[in-house]
Amino acid sequence: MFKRVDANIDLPSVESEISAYWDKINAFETSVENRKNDKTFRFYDGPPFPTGSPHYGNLLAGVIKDIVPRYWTMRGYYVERRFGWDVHGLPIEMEVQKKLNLEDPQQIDEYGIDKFNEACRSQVQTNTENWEKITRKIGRWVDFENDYKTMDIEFMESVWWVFKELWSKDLIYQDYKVLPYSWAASTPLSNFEANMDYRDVEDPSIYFTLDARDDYKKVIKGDKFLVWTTTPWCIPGNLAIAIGKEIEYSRISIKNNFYWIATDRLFEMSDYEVEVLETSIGKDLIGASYIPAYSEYEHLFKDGAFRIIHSDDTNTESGSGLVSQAPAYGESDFYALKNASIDVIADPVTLSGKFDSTFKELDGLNVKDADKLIMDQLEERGNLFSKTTEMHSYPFCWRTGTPLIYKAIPTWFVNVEKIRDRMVELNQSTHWVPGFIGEKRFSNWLGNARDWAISRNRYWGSCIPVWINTDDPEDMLCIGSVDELEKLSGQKITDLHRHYLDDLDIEIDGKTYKRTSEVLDCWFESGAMPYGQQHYPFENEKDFFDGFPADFIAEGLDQTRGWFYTLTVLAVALFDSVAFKNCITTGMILAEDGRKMSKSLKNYPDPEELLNSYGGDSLRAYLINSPVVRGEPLKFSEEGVKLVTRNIILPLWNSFSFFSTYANADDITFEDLEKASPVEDRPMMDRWIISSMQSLIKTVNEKMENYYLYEVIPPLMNFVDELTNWYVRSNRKRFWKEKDENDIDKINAFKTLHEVLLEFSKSMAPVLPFICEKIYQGLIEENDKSIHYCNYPEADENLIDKDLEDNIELAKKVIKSVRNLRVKLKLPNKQPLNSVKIITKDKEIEEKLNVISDLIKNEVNVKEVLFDFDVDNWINYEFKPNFKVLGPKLGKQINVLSEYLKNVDENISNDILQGNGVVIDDIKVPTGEIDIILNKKEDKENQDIVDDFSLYLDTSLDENLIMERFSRELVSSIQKLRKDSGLDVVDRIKLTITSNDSFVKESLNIHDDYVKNETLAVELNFIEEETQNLISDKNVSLDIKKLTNNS
RNA sequence: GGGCCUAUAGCUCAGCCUGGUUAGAGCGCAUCCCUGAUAAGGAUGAGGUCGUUAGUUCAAAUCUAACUAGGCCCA
Repeated sequence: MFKRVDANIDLPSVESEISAYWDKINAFETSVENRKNDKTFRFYDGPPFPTGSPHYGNLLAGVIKDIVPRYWTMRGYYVERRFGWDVHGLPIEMEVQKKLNLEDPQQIDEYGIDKFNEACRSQVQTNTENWEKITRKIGRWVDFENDYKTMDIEFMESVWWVFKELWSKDLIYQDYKVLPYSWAASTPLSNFEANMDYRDVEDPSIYFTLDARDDYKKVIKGDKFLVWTTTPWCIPGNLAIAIGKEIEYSRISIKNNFYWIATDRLFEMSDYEVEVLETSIGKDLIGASYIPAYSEYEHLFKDGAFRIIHSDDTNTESGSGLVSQAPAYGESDFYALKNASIDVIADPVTLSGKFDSTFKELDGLNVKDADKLIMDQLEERGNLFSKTTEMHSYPFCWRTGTPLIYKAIPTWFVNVEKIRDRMVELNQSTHWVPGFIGEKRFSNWLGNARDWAISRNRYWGSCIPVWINTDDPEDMLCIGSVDELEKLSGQKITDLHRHYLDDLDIEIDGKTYKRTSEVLDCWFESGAMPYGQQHYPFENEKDFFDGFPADFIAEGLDQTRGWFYTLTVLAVALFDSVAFKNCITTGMILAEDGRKMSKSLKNYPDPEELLNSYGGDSLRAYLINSPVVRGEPLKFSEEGVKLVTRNIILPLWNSFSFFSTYANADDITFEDLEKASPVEDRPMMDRWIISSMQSLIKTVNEKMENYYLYEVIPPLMNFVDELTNWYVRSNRKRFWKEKDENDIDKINAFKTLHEVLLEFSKSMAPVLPFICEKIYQGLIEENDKSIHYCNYPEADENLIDKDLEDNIELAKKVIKSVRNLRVKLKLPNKQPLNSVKIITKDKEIEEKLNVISDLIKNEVNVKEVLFDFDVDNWINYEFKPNFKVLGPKLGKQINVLSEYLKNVDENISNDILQGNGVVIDDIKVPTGEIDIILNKKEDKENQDIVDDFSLYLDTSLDENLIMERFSRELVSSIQKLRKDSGLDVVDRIKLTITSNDSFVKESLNIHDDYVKNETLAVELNFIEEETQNLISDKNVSLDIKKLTNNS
């Protein structure tokens, strides 16, 4: 016995009901455990930072990370789904700093690293709750209890193991590197972070001069090198001037001073009276020496400083063609000096971004604040040539919002360049969706990989496990496990965070080793996640190798440089392997206005509220059917969510509620359904919808197996349309037939719909887990089951009948065409017509149409489908070469043929039609290579052309047809009345019709059974009296009365 | 400055890989039809220099190149 469900559905409340049901039967755990002994399908959860609440990007990733594992679980794999949290790093630290009102690292030190780190730890816990709530609402099944956090000691120990592996493979080194540096956070940043906040700002742009120290080739002592910079604060650190060795320079005089400038930049001097005295190619200037603007580093002259050097980065697109080089503050400067074999560095700036005491006048001044003072000082010394300002884009610290500087910092590196060719090579074995991300974007990125700076001068993170001899910095110990540390330190280790290790020294043979103070970049941990989550190699070795590399991961496009990259670097370095075999990359989700979603602009709907009004399935369907799954950006629109609800979810629900309503009204039982005929004996429409269903399953499996999620929804949507608008609609009557002798047809209909709904909800279940579960529960007898325990449907080729599917397509075309004619002729579908005539000579078409003529008759309300073989009375032919076939054969000749075919006489026309083809210029063209286009011979308004045949609608009406139409109008009015009176669809009525119109009376005489049947009228009384009420222009009035079950 | 992606109807996007002569869909708009499963459904119509230019070709939305604009990432 089937329960009747409400046709109106409140999706969010049904979803929370389903959620509760899943909890009750422990559905998620059971669905996983059921497959415990099957093959493993490994999925890695890319850990998010638990800051704030999840945004749509997180939700999207969550949805994909749910659909794919659900699918493979149903396909019979064991798919563990552990949630991951990336809890270390700057985002959490910043949140805590704000909370505790700590502005900079100095204040954190004063506050106490132990208290600070513990505050970070508890902050993590408060943030995670919100995530769990929303994750539940989008229907994502993921294990929060057996999750992993990067701060767990097991995870951190695996990270150490990873580090030590790299160490022993000689892939870790320490060096100065000029890095984006945030003085507010006192830490170097990755380039990735440095790019997170570029802003357009106005900075000084100055030309200053440095005087030649001695005569050198064409340079005369006292000549002024005209140097350009936009960062005056770097001038105290200046150690060289870079020129381009192929660039031509000019020695010019202005007011008795002699300047050197690139010839191409001379126009900059147009305000002055300039005389060019000499020119020199750049390479002849290299080696000239000059006197620095500040004398504090004068002692470095003997080490090679204050010379003209070459740099590849010098150009003449801006500035003067001479560039100030401060190796401590510019990456290109750093390398230019290295290449010139000048091994000196001068860095008068502290880690807080302030000048140290090297320069008395600048002591304690923040670098950006020093710009003006430095320019004044240059002016006093006669070194300033000119100053203006310039707008340019400049990086800011993405957390503190202060400008970044570049600064040479002692840093730990992974030597990625050593393995990058291998990374590119191995990456080719990963299946990327969409393909271009992996083949182009990621591959290029890997190919240009630079060494990876992995240290951070911060607090909340995994420590770099290197202890350094206090007397000999070259003597270092790398620790790879807790055990090792316990043995060497003699201490019990319970935690690996800084506040536990900072004071933990190691003594060996009287030597003292202290840990280097930096922590690891949290991206390093994200890349170590495959090992960390399993505590490999300390535990779970088998489990680890069963699922490495992962079968599947999915994240946003932004992770190309993030997680995808870090996973790849570590997997290639450690195991000479990729880390994942299949990767879905999603595009970015933008606000509806096309801008980034921004909390302050409030330009997008709150995810939780949206889920509360539309439900998780709707959001899932919307996201998965959007360009983001193809790696393109999506402009998120609430309207879109609404649409997808209306177009997919509600129609699906409606077809189920249709089933449940009538199955319930008719007391259909499971035993009844068993009595249905085998599929091959069922009516055509039943076989058709089953065939379509099987074809759909075939397609969906192909797409899902290859992770082409975006090709899954369109065929599913199309099927919902076939089911509701074609199958259910054209078969409705079979369902509400009264229980009687010919029950097998009705049972077949119910059985077919039951089967299709069941299989279809299974194939939809990974995508729309809630509604499909709800439908499934309404279709089965057993208790405590879940659709997500089922095996995913696999196509039964025996049930696929392509010919039948083609026939129905043909029927649809005919039906569409007739409806079209009816609209044009203003003959509503309620008006029955005698016939539609098919005009063709083609026997095949005739046969096909005979098969589907009942469907056509019903749908377009005609009595007969007739044929007319006298095509020439109706049709003119037009001929065109089939360009696709003939083009390559004929080349230019095709135009001759095309012209020729435009005006062929009757004989040739007949030749073509009879299959003899044509001959032109000795070229024989068979009929099969000519496109034949049909046109109406005369402009008959009730004739239409459908592909390669024509049809004609007989629009003549007689009394019978008119009366039949009237009876339909009457039924329609009665149905409306029933609905308005609040009657249930299955209520029986007593019907009273009042009219003194003889037409009405006669119509009813003929069609009374039809009227009674359609309106469930058990009794029909006709009262012959006058009435003013009009139905279809006739005076007639209606009255209905609900009958109780017993009457 | 470099890499990748995108540009087609008022809006959101298919089609492009594999060139073929009438470029599709949904939403919106207008008109109409249908409706006792439907928060629906259907039909018709208006709406396109397929970003620009050049090239390849018998034939270009589709291939090539340059350019323009936007996005993402990198410098």
